[in-house]
Amino acid sequence: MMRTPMNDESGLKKGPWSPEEDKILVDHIQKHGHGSWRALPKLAGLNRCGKSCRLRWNNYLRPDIRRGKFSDEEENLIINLHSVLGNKWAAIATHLPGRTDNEIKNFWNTHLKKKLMQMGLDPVTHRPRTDHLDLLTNLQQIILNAANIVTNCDINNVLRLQQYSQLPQCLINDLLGFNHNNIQNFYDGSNIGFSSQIVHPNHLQNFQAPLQQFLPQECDYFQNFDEQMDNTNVSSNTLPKLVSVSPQCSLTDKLDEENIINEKDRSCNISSSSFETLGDFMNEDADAYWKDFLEQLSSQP
DNA sequence: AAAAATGGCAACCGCTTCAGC
DNA sequence: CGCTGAAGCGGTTGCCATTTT
Repeated sequence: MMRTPMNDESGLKKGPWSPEEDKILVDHIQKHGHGSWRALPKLAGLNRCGKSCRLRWNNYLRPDIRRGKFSDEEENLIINLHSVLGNKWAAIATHLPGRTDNEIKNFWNTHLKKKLMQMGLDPVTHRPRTDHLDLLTNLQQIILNAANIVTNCDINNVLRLQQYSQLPQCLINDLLGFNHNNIQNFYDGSNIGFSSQIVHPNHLQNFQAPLQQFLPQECDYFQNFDEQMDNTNVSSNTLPKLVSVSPQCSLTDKLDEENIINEKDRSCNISSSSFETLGDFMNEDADAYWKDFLEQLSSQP
C-alpha cells in the first residue's frame, strides 16, 4: 500500500517528515533562528505550515533533546510530579532536561499509567483504586508499598506514615516483622533495621507520590515534609512547592492534637493477618476512605 | 502463514494563553 | 482595556512495528 501523500486543501504537506525536510529545517534554523514560525516555511523553502515546523523542531530536531529510555530517576520524578501537577505535561517537562512534554505524555500514557494501575493505584488521583475487583490483592499491594516506604525511611517518617495513613500501627509493625521487644527498641530510637538506610532530605520528595495514596484527599499534602526540607537548608531544589489541595483541612493540626505515637496502637498486639478486624484498630477519626475500604473488603466472599 | 489485535510514538487539531498594539 | 495574530499546550489520531490468535 502506498503511503498517502497527505496534502491538505492548501497544498501544504502533512504527515511524517522526510530526512530532506528535516535537513532543510535544521539548516535554516541554525543559520537564521526560527524567527516567526508562520514565516519560516516560505523562507526555508518548506512546503509545510509554520505550526508543523515548530512541532517538528521542538519535539524532534532540537539539538538539546535527549532521546532514549527513561531512567528510573526520571520515571520516579514523572510519577512524583504528576501526582502534584496532574496532566500538565509542559510543566512536568521543565523538570526533566532534554525531555519534551510530548515524549513525557506518551511515556505516561503507554507505560506509567499501566504501571500505577498494576500497583493498585488510580493513575489520576495516585490513591488506591476502589474499582479494583480483587480488593484483597489491592490491600496487599498497598501494604507492600507501605512496607517498602517504611523500610526506606528514617524513624520519623515511619511514625509519620502511621499518622498520615491512619493505618493501625500494629499493622505497620506487622509488616515489618517486629515483635514486642524490638518494637520497644524501635520507639526508644534504636532504629532497628533502619539505621543504614536513613534518607537524605533531598530524597524525601521521592516518597511523596507513594505516600500520597494514604492521605485523605482533602488534606494538605506533605506540609511537614516541606518544612523539613526548608529547615535542612538543602541545596536548591527545582521541584515546585507542593500545593495545598484544601486550606480548610490541615494535617498538622491533627499532629498537634495527638502524640505522634498513639498509646493504644503502641500496646496493641501484633496482629494476625485477619483484615476483617482491622477496623477495630483504627483511630476514631480514621479516614472514611479506609473504613469504606475495609468494609468493602470484609464483605467480599 | 496470515490476519487481527495491540503497543509505541510522531504528528495533528483545536482550544487557551500570551504579547503587541 | 479589547482586539488580533502567534505560540503554547494537551488530547487525539493514525501510521508502523510487534505480538497474539
